[in-house]
Amino acid sequence: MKGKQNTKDIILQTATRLFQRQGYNGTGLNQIIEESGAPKGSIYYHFPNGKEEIAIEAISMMRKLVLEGAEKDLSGKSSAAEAFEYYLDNVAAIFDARECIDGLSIGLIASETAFTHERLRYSCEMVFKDFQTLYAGILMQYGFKRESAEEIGITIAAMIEGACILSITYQNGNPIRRIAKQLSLLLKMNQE
Amino acid sequence: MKGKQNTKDIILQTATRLFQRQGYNGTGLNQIIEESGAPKGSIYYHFPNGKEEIAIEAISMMRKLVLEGAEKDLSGKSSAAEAFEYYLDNVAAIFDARECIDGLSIGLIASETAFTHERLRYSCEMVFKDFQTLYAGILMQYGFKRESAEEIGITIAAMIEGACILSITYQNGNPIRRIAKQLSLLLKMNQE
DNA sequence: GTCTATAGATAGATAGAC
DNA sequence: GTCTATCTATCTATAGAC
Repeated sequence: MKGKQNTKDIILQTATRLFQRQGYNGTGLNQIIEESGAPKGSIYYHFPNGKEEIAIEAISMMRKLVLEGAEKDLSGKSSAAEAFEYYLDNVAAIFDARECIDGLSIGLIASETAFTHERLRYSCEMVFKDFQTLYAGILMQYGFKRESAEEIGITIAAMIEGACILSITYQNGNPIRRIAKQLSLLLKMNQE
Repeated sequence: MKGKQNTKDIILQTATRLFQRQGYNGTGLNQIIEESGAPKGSIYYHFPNGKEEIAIEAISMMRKLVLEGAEKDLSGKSSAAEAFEYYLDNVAAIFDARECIDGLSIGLIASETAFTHERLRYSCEMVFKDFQTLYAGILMQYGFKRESAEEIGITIAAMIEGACILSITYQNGNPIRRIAKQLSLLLKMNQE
């Protein structure tokens, strides 16, 4: 509604970035406050339920960033294969830059919390399902049948998530580019 | 060499399990000691460099477990597609059981430490490359050309890693089974 | 809405006895 | 090889002034 960057938004943006890079357990509230420059006394005012509440909203923000980026890149191409090639090329470039990987993957926070923080696990599960739904919907736009699109949607989600981990570890976007090529083949083959 | 379970091995096995479930930052030395039942004063005797040293050896153990399991399941089938279908079916069953996911994935510890613990990141990078090499080698056993095998090897590593994250989050092995089907198609298509 | 101060717990790590 | 005791740092969270 209002364009102004209020304290809550600043905290949330910083937390989102740190959670993505260091994970939930690796990020302290102190660090979030320090790096955001937000008033130290304000964190429990804006997030009465503490760290877990911040994480839930951060996951929601990651979801938004991924969905927006993907939707934009995946639309208006001449085929599903071309759409995902274009999208993943952009994702790979982000890993090459190595600065900011905001909104790229929730895999870290998902696997960290799956056994230990049920509410966070559930949030991540819902986001992954949104990713699958997005990919399936895109495939249907390019002519895939619903059943086939849903089947491949989860595969695309897994491939991208896994390739993000490899790219983070290798410190470059090459793994993304490699799976992009194979995904393209897969899509051309499945295209009816 | 000796079959006896010494204290160091007990600590290492417990640490490996905990790191896989909770990550590096989510696992404390106290918890490792408590759950292993190892003598509390012995941890810095066996691992003078502390937590990071334990993690490096734990990563090495995860590597061993994955490679052994994969190598066994992937050998002696009649095609690459059949081999990976068999292997991934076994992996999926482990996630259904939800008890022990030892030696299933190093993605969590890799992405947790990529930006913050260079030595651990490097260890994980080497392990991922071993995975790729294993998969490529298996594909060559089933008649793939070297170049093609290496190209697909990294894709398989990414798919499995990503599907493991989805399966951990969803608390069942279905994502693994889904990618197994698509991987099978991909292999049949690439097979010369 | 923001501040300081601090509680209360736990972290990783070290020293020195045995 | 193992033990206890302890140090220091950090963490999440709360209380209460402004």
